Amino acid sequence: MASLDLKTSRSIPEPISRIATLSSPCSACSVRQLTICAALEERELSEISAILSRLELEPGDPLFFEGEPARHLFNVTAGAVKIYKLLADGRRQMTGFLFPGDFLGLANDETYAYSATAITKTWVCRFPRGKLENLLKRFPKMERRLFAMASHELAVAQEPMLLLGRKTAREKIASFLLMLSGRAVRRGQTDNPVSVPMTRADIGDYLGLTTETVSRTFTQLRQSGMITLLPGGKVQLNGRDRLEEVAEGG
Amino acid sequence: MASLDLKTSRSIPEPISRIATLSSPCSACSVRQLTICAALEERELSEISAILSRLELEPGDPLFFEGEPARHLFNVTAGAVKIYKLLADGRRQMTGFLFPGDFLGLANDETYAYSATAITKTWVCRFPRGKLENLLKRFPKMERRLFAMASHELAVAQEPMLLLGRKTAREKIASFLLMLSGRAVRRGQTDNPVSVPMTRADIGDYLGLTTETVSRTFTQLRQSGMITLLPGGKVQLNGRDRLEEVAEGG
DNA sequence: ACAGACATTTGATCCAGATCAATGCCCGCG
DNA sequence: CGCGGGCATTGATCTGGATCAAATGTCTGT
Repeated sequence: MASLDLKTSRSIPEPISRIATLSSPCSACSVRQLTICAALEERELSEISAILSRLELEPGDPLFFEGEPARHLFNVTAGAVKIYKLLADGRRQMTGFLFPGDFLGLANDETYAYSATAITKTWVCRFPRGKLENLLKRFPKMERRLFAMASHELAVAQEPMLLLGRKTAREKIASFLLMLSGRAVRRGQTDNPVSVPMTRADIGDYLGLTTETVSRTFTQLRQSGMITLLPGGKVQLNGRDRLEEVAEGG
Repeated sequence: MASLDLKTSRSIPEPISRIATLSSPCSACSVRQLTICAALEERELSEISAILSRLELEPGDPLFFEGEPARHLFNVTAGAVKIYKLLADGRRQMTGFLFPGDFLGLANDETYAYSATAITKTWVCRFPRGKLENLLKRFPKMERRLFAMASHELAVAQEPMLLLGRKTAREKIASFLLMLSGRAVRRGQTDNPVSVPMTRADIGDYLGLTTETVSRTFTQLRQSGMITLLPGGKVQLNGRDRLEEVAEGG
């Protein structure tokens, strides 16, 4: 089974990805306020900096696979990452898309609960699990921060279920675009021509739809004037309120 | 809109639920090992005990509603609780079922992200948020425990998405029964005639199916000999391996 | 024991989205 | 500049589960 091969054979020692040569200091990090490194003192930052590696990933590069020993935590600083689970027969459920400021790799039972792959050219900070845990013990402020982020994640983890279980294709796509837009705002990027870096198939695997249905629904929204498809994977939202109405079943 | 009325008007001061009169000591708690109170010393237990209320809930009693200020955390000690979100038009997405040892109410932005209702007669321990946070600051061990539980929850939060997005009705029901069974084992209850305390409608709202389809699928699994429906909401699994095959698309 | 309110089951029909099948588009590369 | 390989779009058809409808089962309280 192809999926199994993927999982077991393709571990990543240090493959296509390269350790970034220029190690820009954390103090200059543009997403620091959003993530685990927020609100740290100079001294703490330098200790963090000492244990992390900065990786540069090409589109399609894996970060890790479901079931592998969870040796690292990651923090996305630029680009986009998809996380997903596979069924035995190859069906794929995308479980999330991650953008700058998001972290991934939390797992308490020693192995990753999902696979992660870069969608675009992506930069991440990689923390060895053990070393990070030691740091956390010494910096309770940071542990508290990580806990707060985890409980926030947990609270919003329900959202995608609402999307999947009870919405029509039209509602799903509208909600999805609004979600991308909302997240772009939160990290200080432009929210309106919203960037949609993933493929139609990826979106389908996230929303529980086929590629064809995703495509048709985009077309339908375009024809009714609610969105405009721009080159380079950008989508312009013509009237957020109308889309919101659609998203809720209007 | 009925759903809005629900949310705004029906707060719970101390409604149908009553504060349990007999305050059995935490040291005798049967689910302590499973939850946030695990691995605490006698002294810490008594401090915890001092800030919590033990509530007894009847089937249908609300614990809280989505959007309310999140003033409490809860720990289920007996019974079963359902948590869910509503769409504006009344469609409901069940986002989880909670059993003894599970906790709920984590929310970092001050309001609950979902509603919670007792399914059966249920006992919970209720912790005032602020007081609990103070305790956590003084007992790092406990905070660490809560963090570990949260990151575990986060890691498994992806599972339901796999259920919803990419499985057929048959696969969903089979997976659901296996999940209930697995969770029963983990808290030391009998796993085979598995207890299914929720209604067909609740199950449907969890799996993204209608009541009718849930019922039909149960019938179908019964007719093919894989399960036996016992009185009192119990389901006997005849051959876990066969069910597992079905759950994965066999 | 009985009435009433729900929950469950079963049947008949319908439709949103899946599936099967082409075609078009775009970009990187020899 | 033309070729090849993904991705996206569009069309035709099929189907799993929704919807509509009704009968049956099962608790609860009196």
